[in-house]
Amino acid sequence: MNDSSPAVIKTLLKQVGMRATPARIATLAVLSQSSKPLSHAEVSAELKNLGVNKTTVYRNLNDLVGANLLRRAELGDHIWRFELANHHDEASSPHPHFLCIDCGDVFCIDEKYLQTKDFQLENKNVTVKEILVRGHCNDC
Amino acid sequence: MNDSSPAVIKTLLKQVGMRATPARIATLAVLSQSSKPLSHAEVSAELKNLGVNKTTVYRNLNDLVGANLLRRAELGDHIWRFELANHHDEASSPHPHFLCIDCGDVFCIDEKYLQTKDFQLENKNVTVKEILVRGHCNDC
DNA sequence: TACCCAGATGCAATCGAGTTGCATATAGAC
DNA sequence: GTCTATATGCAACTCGATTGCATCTGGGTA
Repeated sequence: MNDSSPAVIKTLLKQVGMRATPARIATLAVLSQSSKPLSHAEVSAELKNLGVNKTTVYRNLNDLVGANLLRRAELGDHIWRFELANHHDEASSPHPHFLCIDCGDVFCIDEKYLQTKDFQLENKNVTVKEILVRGHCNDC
Repeated sequence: MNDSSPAVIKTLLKQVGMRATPARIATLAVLSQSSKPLSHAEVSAELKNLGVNKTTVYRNLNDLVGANLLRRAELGDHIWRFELANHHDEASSPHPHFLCIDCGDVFCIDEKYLQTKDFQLENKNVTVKEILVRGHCNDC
């Protein structure tokens, strides 16, 4: 989903059987315009001027994960972060993230840098769900 | 550290410049006898009959991580888990770990499978400290 | 177009992992 | 044995996340 127009988002929501409410449309719009996974607090801040309650944001984020429109990532700092489920190719090949230990900034790492194919070949039944790289970013 | 005798643990603590208190000795003993990472609550429960306060357990676990005697792992449920960190040489190049979401089992991934060199070249000032792969292991 | 109700929202209370401040206790150096 | 930096216990606190409940509304139906 690169098209973040309300109409497209509305259609998406209906496809998964969820009501197309302003809060949900705005939530998906914010996430579709972000280059990195956002925490609940970050999404909530974006939606504050719309008067959306933080509880609603929590519930919508979790519901959207349940509907497979979003993916929830735990990046090692005990804060859930959310991103569009098809942000990277569906097929769900594991999805590397970089997390800055200092500023908490997060960005996605191109898969070409970190592939687990060979690793999985040698450890046959291992299923990789997430790859996380932690360290210090350019600004820290 | 497979020898969990108080004497050995005492020596270890002194080596890293920490006082060998009953709470710390018991903490390390409990973790050395566990086959998988334990949460603070689990360690705390084990030490309850010794009258050790939960705050002390938190502080000791974190201090022991700081002294590189323990490693802290996030298994995806927002609970820190701790395990002995004996089989790794710290400070060296970041070593990838695999973490089973289900059983909490942890094992090392040969660096040849996951290298961050190219990634770091393109993102010049990025310093990688830790690589974590999460998923389901062979047994789960 | 008006009506209706299951589902969505707002608000406040609550939970629980983890942290902090401070007074007291103690490991271990002397 | 004495002394002091360090460790501990207790209570209050932080903050991400959840829950209960009254109210509102999207969108299907008549």
